[in-house]
Amino acid sequence: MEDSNRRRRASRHTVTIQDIADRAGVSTATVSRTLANPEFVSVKSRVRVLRAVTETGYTPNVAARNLRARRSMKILVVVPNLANPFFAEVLRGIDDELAGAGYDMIIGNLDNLAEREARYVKLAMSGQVDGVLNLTGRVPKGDGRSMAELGLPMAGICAIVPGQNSPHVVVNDRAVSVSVAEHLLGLGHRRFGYISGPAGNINEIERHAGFLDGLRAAGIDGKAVVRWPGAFNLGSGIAAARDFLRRGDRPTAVYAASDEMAIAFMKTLLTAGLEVPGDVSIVGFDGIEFAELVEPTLTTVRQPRHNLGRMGARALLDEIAGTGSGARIIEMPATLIVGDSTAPPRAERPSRAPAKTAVPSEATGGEKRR
Amino acid sequence: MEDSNRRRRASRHTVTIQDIADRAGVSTATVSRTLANPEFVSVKSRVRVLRAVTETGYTPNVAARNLRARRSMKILVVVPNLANPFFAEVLRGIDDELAGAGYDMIIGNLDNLAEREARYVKLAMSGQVDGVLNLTGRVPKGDGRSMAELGLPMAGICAIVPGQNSPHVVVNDRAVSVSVAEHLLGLGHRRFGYISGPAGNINEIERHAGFLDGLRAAGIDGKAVVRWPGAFNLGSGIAAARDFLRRGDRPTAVYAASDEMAIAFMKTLLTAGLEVPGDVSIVGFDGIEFAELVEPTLTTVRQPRHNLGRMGARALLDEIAGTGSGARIIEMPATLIVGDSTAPPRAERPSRAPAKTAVPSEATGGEKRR
DNA sequence: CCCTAAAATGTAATCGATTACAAACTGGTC
DNA sequence: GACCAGTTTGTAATCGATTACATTTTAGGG
Repeated sequence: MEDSNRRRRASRHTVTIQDIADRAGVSTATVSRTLANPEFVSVKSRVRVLRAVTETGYTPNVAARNLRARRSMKILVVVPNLANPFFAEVLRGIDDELAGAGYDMIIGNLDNLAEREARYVKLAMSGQVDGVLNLTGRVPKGDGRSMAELGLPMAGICAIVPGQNSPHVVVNDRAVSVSVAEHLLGLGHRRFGYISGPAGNINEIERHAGFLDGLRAAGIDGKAVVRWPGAFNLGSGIAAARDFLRRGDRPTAVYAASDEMAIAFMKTLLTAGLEVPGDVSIVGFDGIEFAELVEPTLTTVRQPRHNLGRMGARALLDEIAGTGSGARIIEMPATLIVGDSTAPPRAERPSRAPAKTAVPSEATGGEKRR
Repeated sequence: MEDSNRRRRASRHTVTIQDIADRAGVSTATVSRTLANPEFVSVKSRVRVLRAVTETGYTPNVAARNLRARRSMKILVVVPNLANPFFAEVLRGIDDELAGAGYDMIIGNLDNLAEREARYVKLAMSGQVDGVLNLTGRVPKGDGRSMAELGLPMAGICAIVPGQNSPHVVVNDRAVSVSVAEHLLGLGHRRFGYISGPAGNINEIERHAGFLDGLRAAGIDGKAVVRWPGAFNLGSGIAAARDFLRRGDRPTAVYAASDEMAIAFMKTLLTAGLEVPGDVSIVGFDGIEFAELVEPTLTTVRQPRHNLGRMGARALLDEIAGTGSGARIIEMPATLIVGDSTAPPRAERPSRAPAKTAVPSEATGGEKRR
């Protein structure tokens, strides 16, 4: 009976280092050394230990090892919305880099809900991860505690969180948004709309500011730009389109702060019988793969998604290793990709540039798709 | 100097249960009890402990707790391809369910590369997760060891892995693929193409078999169906389209085993100047959000993505709790959603059904989009 | 055969919690 | 004041590894 009990518990993860030690007739220390530093172990014990290991199928309990070593070999990745294909690709980049260093990813998906942050602050507090990669553009907090005050190595991707003493890997949202404005102005547009990200979001603020900066340089008042609230998701694009259709004074060009919003906006207009780019020109942001697959293909700002992830992960690994330099900003290039969703407005003549031509800016040169 | 050393190490996660015990003038046992079972602790010690906890900001080290409890409160989710929006949504469902039970997700992304399986077999072996959710339709293996022989609680989502003694949450790929065939036959199509999933993939096999079954019932030989190899991704759709364009004997209707392939296939044909559904009707599989956003909207098989995730996670939690029933199959409904990408072939007259009408089958009734 | 340095091994502390068990304390009753 | 039952608390083992330090073994030289 006692034996059957033991066997039941054995079903999971029973062979321990002690079992191997007994089997091989050595101490646990020798077993551990054989596995970690075989050069310090005599050939004789080495083979005995190794045989015991293969015979039993022993695998060290990593949880125990990590407790001893005060590390977990796990990274918490806090992501605003897992369903957004932009982030999915960034995650792939992160994972590629982490895998090389032996780290695994725990995904902290917020689903765009700030109240979910607390769960991951708790996770980070309790010593279950060695570092945090933050893709949210804000400092996650909860239970009165902020993730910043944990003293855990962190790195930010996609957005610079002000006042954070940690590296950030970003694109220059503002500068490339100026290029967007210049591109649309160059096509001859004069009445603009903007579909925003969530209020307070840093990327949103920068993209909006850059767009208005660009327009202002051409003498267009920011107040004249129609602004639809959004949350980077498909629903926001649809809602913006519904309002657009109700209006008398329709903009001829709309900049959406994400591709998902741009695509949903465009589709809703097309379904309503409008033409793109004939009636409206549309520009997105992110450069997700589907931007090239919609009809017409979307003009968008392409971010180096995979590399944002890789570089962010690398920066975090440096912080963990202690070789990082704390706060610093790594800027990756973003590129305006001109698709078929932008053209001169129907009534007017193009003022400078012909349709479908990239407008380079000092920050990021435009580039023809393909 | 000793003190400065202590302080340096303190930077991360220093305050331990012993510190609290000292501060409150009680033993570690009392601290632990205060936090877990306060009813067994006198009010006097309780307040002293609690005060010490708030003063120091103590958080229990979960790694240590888990070592003692022989669990990790983490689930490994093995996913074929994180960038596929279908899986992203399943993951959200999984996370919603796991969160309620206090579990966190470690993502095992294979990027469609079988050689990456070994990494996660190792992870699962080493006692770092309490269970595995497998979305891959096969048993991950590596280093000569298969994930099945680990004795870890497992559950499969999306595909039934033969011979596995674990629950599986799936849709009936085969039955709904018969409906796809019936829908296309009903529109009058007689020449068909099929873009497949990866060779050997179970979903692929079932979808292909169901499609051919449906065609065979109408007297169409499976050998007459053009079959393009694919891997569920965008590239496969493009490749298939390139071959399609080269052919003389073009099918009039193409069934793609995933939406991504269908969308890429469609876009490539449109770009080449063909009309959809005028020249070719196209059907996808999965029901990702972008299927509704492409032009024309895609006819596709909608899977209950979020619920597949939820139910799979729930089944796994049952297995972990010991209340599961081992092998069993939970079938969720899949629905053929008729979009604008299917219509009667141009030359022929429709034989039975008019265009854009759902063809119900005994397995899954068709349903008009919206 | 002894001595010494180098090599190999073992002992036991440690990581930070939980918990069985024993011990100490409390209050009430006679 | 003794006794008992019920509370409360502390001691120490435990989870499964790693590793500093001590100890033993080995090899080689004289």
